[in-house]
Amino acid sequence: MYDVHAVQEKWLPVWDEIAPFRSGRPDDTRPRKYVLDMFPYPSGDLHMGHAEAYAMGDVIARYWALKGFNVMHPIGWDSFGLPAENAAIKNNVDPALWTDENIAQQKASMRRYACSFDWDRVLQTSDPAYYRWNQWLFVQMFERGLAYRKDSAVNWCPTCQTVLANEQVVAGRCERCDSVVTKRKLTQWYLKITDYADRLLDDMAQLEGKWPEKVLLMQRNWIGRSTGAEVTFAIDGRAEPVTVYTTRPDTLFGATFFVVAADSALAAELAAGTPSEGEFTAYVERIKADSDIDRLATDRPKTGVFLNRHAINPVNGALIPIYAADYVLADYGTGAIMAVPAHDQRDFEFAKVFDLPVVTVVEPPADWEGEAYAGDGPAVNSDFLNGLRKAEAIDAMIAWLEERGLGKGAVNYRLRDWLISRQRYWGTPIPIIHCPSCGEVPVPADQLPVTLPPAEGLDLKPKGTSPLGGAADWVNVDCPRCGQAAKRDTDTMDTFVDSSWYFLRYLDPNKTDGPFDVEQAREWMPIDQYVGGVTHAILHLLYSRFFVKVLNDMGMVDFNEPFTRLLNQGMVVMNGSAMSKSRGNLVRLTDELAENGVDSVRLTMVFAGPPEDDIDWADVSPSGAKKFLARAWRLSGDVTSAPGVDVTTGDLSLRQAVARTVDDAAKAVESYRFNVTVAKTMELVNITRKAIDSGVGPSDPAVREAAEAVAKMLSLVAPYTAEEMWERLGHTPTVALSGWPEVDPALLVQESVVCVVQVAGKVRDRLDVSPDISETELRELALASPAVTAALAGASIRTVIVRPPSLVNIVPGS
RNA sequence: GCCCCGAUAGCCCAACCGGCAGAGGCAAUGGUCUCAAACACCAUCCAGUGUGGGUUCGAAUCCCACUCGGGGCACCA
Repeated sequence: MYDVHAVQEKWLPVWDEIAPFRSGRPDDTRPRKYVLDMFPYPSGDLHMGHAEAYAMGDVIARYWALKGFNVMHPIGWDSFGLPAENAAIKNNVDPALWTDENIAQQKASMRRYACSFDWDRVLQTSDPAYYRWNQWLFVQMFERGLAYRKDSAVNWCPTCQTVLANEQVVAGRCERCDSVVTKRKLTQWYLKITDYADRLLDDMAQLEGKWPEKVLLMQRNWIGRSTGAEVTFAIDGRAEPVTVYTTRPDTLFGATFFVVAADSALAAELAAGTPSEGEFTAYVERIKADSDIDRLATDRPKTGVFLNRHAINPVNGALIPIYAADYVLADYGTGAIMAVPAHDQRDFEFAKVFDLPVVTVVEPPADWEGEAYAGDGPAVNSDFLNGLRKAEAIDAMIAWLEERGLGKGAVNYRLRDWLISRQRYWGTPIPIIHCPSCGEVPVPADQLPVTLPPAEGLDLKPKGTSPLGGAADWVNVDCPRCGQAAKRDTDTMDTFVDSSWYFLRYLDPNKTDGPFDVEQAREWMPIDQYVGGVTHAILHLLYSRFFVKVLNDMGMVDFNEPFTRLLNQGMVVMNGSAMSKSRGNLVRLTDELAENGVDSVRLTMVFAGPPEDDIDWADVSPSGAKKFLARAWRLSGDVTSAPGVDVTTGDLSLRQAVARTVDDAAKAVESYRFNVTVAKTMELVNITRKAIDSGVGPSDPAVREAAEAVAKMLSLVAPYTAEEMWERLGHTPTVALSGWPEVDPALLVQESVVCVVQVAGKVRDRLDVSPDISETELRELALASPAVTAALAGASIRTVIVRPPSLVNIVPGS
């Protein structure tokens, strides 16, 4: 009887002793592979989601290790962040303590889960030895003009009393407390990711076919490059003209009004002193109270205020009214637009509300029905553009504007700079000192890290400003430049900064004279395989790509993209929906492990379907997995030949089956079809069982070859069972490094294949033919078949399609 | 509203370039073993690929339209 729990207890200490997955020993000559799982957040013990992710990553890491690679497969903890801080407030404990306890628990669970991690390369981002280098990198960016402070409207949670990152705002609400998020004007630190917009977009060409298409698409949309033109409009009664951005300069003759973002400085300036000022001020107040929820409402009517001012359309000199409205965004383009209601739906809706003229300047097709026509067509009512199609008209207009100095071709991005300030305690302090004379002064490198002041004695409760402000001894310092009294910046960094370069730190996690080892980076990077959830499709992956490009510019790395291949595993759900306590459909990993054992859970995860798909735990069968493992294990006890027996003397057809299933399994791993790998392993188990019971018998050397292949294949998903089999087969640990089963290519060649003969697409006969039969030979053979003659029933033959060696289709005349 | 992905047996899933729809599993049924059962082993059962059209000698696979499900973005001018 196969006792899963006893086997687990047996092998854990053995593996600790051997440390089979220690990577990068100096004398190791194997070729390198860097396989990385996204590091976890230490919020409690591992759950089903971790179990799936690490099972998938392990298949890849263990496969390459078996294939003879020096695989680096490290793990660490993304250990700064709100959950620790909130738990600290709730339970009145130090977030550091809470974090370290959870890390210890997760680490123990990972070890038991038999992840092939290199335990000599662990890190945690809340360690000053780690975040010191966040600070160092921040200062580097500051000195290169890539980190800067600006005053801007940011997401604000009135309950948590902090700014929120875009990703923490879900459908207009705070993901943590569900409060409706508002906007607040604050001076915050930003990283200038927009400087890299083009490279972030263009370098994606390298990732094509290696990252999920979906992720590439999401990144492209997020960056949102658009091309068009900037056009300068003179403003009646204002010395300075105003520039707008448009993707449709060809429709300039149809611009019948002008809109500025109501919350922009320009709107306030234009409204000042006009009869509209009162109305404008009231409007701005009103929209400030509007939340993202309101903005998300579909077919929300357009609102705005006429400012009693006019702009001059540069192409025809027409005076057009200026409105302030909230449908124009202050932080995209120039915060002002020319409105062309005939060809932009939003402008059309606004024109309808305010009864503004609509001038068609692109002829829609005769059968077109709708309000604003955005498609292609000949220009009309447009003077020198008349008759030109859209693309030509855009070029012509840009040329016309450039000649007169009224505008130019321009590019815009949806991507905004990355706001990294957080008014929270449990994060990396921003290493800046504010000096009344010198301004923003970076903390000198030799004074890093700026460590967090002890949590004890600080009020961590959210109150709108950073808790660090309460640590007077910590805040008050001398300016490193001029020596006079100055204050530290009290905000901490977004934890996405921590995760933007951690993969480089693994190369030498204890390095003290730099963030990472530049030489090691040359050897190991970029990462061959990154594995993680699709929830990070945009932010984490985009930020990491950005950091690597900055590091490339700094000359610290010689590559542009950190993650060569990316696999997004799905989620584990229960009865069709995400697991949650409130829904009452939570499946506890510890329960599953206790019930069925580690191997069964891992096998269930991997076998459930393609790795990218969600697993519905209600649809799968861990107990079935357990049965299969016992069935595989039994094989190892049935083999009676000695280890090392010459397998080439074994039964040929069994050896062919082994070769075929091993080969199929390898191909399946390399194309991420891990469920198919498991299916092929099961197939081989069935074949071997049959060979032992009713075939060549347990003593045939091919049976040993088959059982050993099963152990190796199984080691990708079920390391305990595989190790136990390996031992019962007479070997010493560890199967994980025993090498992928060798396949003699000669065994993959079949001496005969079944050729299907169809008449009018219907199968009428099957022929055993040589795999390299010629087309003419096969045609004759097929035509000679009595079944074919019968099916034709005397009808004439129109064509014969011959696809040697697998198919012949005879098409009769009609 | 726009964009992307998916739909194959009762269920989860396979099927390389278009070429016999079935590799694997769950469930079910029957049998062997057993005093009986569990386990194990053996065997059987089951769909013509969401719907409608098209291309082709031939379509799960390619094209068009639609239905359902999932996801992303959401006033980005």
